[in-house]
Amino acid sequence: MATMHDVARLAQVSVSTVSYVLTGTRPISQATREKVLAAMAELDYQPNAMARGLASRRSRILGLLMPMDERGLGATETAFVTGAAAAASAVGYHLVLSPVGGGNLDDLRRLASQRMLDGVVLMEVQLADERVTVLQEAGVPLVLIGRTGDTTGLSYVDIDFEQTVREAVAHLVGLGHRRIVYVNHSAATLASGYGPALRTRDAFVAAMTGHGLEPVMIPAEDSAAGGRAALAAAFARTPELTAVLAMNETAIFGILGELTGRGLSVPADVSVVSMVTSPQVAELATPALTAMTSPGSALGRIAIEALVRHLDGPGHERHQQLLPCALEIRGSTAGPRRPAPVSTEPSPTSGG
Amino acid sequence: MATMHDVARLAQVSVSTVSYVLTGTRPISQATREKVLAAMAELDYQPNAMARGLASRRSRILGLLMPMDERGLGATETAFVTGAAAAASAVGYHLVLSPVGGGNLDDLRRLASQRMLDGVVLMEVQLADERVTVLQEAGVPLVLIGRTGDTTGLSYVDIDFEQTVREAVAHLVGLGHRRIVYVNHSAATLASGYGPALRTRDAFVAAMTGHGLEPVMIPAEDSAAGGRAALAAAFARTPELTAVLAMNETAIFGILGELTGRGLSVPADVSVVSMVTSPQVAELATPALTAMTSPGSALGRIAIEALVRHLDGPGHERHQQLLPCALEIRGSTAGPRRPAPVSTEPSPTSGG
DNA sequence: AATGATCGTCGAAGCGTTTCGACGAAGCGG
DNA sequence: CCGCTTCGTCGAAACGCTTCGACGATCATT
Repeated sequence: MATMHDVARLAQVSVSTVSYVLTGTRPISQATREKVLAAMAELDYQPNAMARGLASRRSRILGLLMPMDERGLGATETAFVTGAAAAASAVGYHLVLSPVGGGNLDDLRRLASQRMLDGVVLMEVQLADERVTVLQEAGVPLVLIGRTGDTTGLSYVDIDFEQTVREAVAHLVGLGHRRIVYVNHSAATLASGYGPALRTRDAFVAAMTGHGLEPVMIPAEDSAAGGRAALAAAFARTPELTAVLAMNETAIFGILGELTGRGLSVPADVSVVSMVTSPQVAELATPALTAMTSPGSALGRIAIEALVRHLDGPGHERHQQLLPCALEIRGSTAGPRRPAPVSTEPSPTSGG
Repeated sequence: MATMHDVARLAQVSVSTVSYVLTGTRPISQATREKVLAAMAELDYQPNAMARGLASRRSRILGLLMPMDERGLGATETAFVTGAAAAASAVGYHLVLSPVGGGNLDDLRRLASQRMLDGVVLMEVQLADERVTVLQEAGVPLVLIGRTGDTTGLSYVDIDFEQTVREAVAHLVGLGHRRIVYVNHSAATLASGYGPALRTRDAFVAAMTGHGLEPVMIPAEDSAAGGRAALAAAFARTPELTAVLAMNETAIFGILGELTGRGLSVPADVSVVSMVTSPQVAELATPALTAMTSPGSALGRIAIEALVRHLDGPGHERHQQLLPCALEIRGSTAGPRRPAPVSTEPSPTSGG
């Protein structure tokens, strides 16, 4: 393996000159540059990443930190990862995947102090997330996918849950639905402070009351069985429901199964909208699901790009951005069987 | 950030002694060790990964190389990744995720020559895969998930497609099915030398003829539409089919939809077995799919463990291992409506 | 008691870069 | 033609660690 010394010797220049050719830190004459480049080509020289990292105190490695729990990643989270990996590689950085849960903060502290990571993208952020504090204390540049409750001074990219829910509800209301049930993540997930679950809950309440409608939310375990149970609960609570809005990508197939099991057809009897869903998953269902398509890999990409911008030019400060999910109408929504008259005006009670 | 010098000074020993305490390379007396440990604790010392990597010529970073094409990762591939990440982290290595397709071999060569990766796990291996050659030439320790056509001298973990197909066919035959159609990946995928598609094809032919049955294989594009088309083709070719074996995780939902669309019920009219599938996906369908459950994260874990074993003790040579998928019977298989008599003996034509 | 081994520790030489200060050679205004 | 920048290059000092050879001291062996 050739080193800079070898290149320098062959090109008859000093080692530092070779370095300047490579990094562009100082001006180099055209003639010298070409000599050096030729020598590098001849020796098939590749800079040693470790040496470079040690001397420059920049590893060009970014971390993607995700709590890796039992059930693995959903399609949406997977898209974050692949988007981030592609983006990092495109800007000449490496991406290390680190499973660090909320539990082992010491591992995280250790990881952060190893000086191996130039910066970090944190996934699956809770509303109150100690990992953020740890990383900030360690002085590691940080971008979140998701966001904490208080985001002052933090950079993040997240889904615009408010707008997403608003559009989903508007779609259903526009079709004539009035009895809409929202199937969220589990009660435990809500209690743990999982942002998406909480934000969509609030947004749903706001959107529904904005239309003068009663917001009914049912939590569901992340499983097909959980979806079934949730649908049963929904019918118990609101027998006349005509539409379901579901946040829980896993539960939704249980919901569909249970609807079929009850002899109800989608969308003739009940319309279904899937929230924060990948097109691939939406296409799996029969009929294909009308869904709010998550900006999956874009989130990963944007997070990495914001992080790199922050590393390269320290002029840039916080990057805070919300991306809405796009409504993609497929086969699971239609007008209700007996459309009720719906005013597009907010009702008097909500005080538009 | 404290360095080894600081620790050494505080503990009143030499720098090398601190290093020996950390690495255990040479014996250190109990008294000295404690002094050093105390100093490290007091200074909150963390070794600098870059410096360590430069000096020891071991980065403790492993690469996970995957071609990142349009459609992202399926549940099975995602499981490889998470399994590998967890395993790497468990043995004190970092895992970098590198999207390197078959196209940019130069990128791969560059990556391999940077001396940043101690070893590499290669995913999505083709039967003839130039990436393997490149990495071998670069002298990078290598473990495959999947395998090339010629595996001499290579380490790999892969799914035992032969056995998996054999068991799936045996399950269906045991239920009384005789007209079984195998829905594989697309013709293009087959032509590209994608191992799983080719191996399952051959295994299917072997298993069916072993039972004295005619093997019918239909390729399908990786989409719900592809699945629909494939099922139509299957019925055109074998109108009396009673069972479908599907390799294509994406197409299978189209298959199910098309069956329902034709007024056929699963499993009463047609049984369906999904191959190399994650339980999560199998549970999404209604009825839940009888499936050959892929050893997803185990493959990733085993690959990493084999790689690390190879790095730590050079005594270990090739690791070659096949893992079968486990048959998990759910609701999509049953006996055919009019069971045909089936001999468990191989038929005379196949020459048992 | 002399002779090796073995143990525990040290100092110093790397590992392959980046980066800083310096310095000769041009280029330029006056 | 003189002093001043600017340009292009060099040598050397980091960067923070591992590892090698050496060297007393201890301990077992004859």
